[in-house]
Amino acid sequence: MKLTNTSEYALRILTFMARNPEGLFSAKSLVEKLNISDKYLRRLMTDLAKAGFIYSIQGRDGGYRFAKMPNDIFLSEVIDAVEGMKKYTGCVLGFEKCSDENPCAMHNSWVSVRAEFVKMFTTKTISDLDINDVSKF
Amino acid sequence: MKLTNTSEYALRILTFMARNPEGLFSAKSLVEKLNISDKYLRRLMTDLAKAGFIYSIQGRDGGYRFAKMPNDIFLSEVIDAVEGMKKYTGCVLGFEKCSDENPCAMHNSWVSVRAEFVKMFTTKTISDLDINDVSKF
DNA sequence: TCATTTTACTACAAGGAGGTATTATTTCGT
DNA sequence: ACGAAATAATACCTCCTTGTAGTAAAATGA
Repeated sequence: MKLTNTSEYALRILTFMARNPEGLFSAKSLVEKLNISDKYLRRLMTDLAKAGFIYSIQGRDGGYRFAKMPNDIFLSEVIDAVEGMKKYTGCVLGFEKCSDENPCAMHNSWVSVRAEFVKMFTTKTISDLDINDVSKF
Repeated sequence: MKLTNTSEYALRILTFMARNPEGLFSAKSLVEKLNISDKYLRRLMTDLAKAGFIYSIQGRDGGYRFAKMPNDIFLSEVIDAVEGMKKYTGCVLGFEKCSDENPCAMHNSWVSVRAEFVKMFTTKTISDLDINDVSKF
């Protein structure tokens, strides 16, 4: 019941950048502000760029900039890009044949909990996250 | 949003044994009925025995038997024994300093989802799981 | 007692997540 | 053109989960 570190990092980075949605952020400046290791952050930035949330500007004075405005980036999209939301949708007891038609004993309560969980990420965008939260670590 | 395979296995084993709460089950017979690898199941049985849910009888005609009746074994206890429930209780965005007093932007919705999730495991016992579910894989 | 059946223990290996090191590539300022 | 500053790519490395292999130890039935 926890996102991976990778997803947490991705959301943290984008939320931080959303403080200045038009700004240009170097990997170095992000590493200094956020609590993420240098090389791992750089790898993540490449993933986020490939997913179309940001684009990179190489060379001197380069960095990263939003390719899509933060109020148009749903949290579920970010999670999908770096780890996938699918893993959060199976039977809680791991039964392959569990379904609405053939439910396990926890299916009904699980379906409603899961729906609320998924809704948290499919209805909120980066802009909905508090830009001050990134200092909470 | 998924238990580990290990927890799923542990719940599956105990639920299967609950079909006959007084019965003696050899590791071999459990491996044949459940979809768990032989050596891994045997290791898990040792963990479940150490946790006090079952006890083992070594030697010829040995096996495992409940040490505690299945209606007295809460699912959260089983998860605690093999992987720990703690990992399911932190801030969903990974902020260390997130709390009721200093909540992140997702804190409130997260707290209610998490409470329902935890309740699923702290209020149900092995007896509440459908003994027929173990064939759902 | 002894062979057989069964659990217990230790070590090892594959795979993914997280993290690090090194080298390439791009671009701007001079 | 060249050097500095920045991202990109590649290849490792470590840890945890999951699973496997081999050996040791225990206990019963004959």
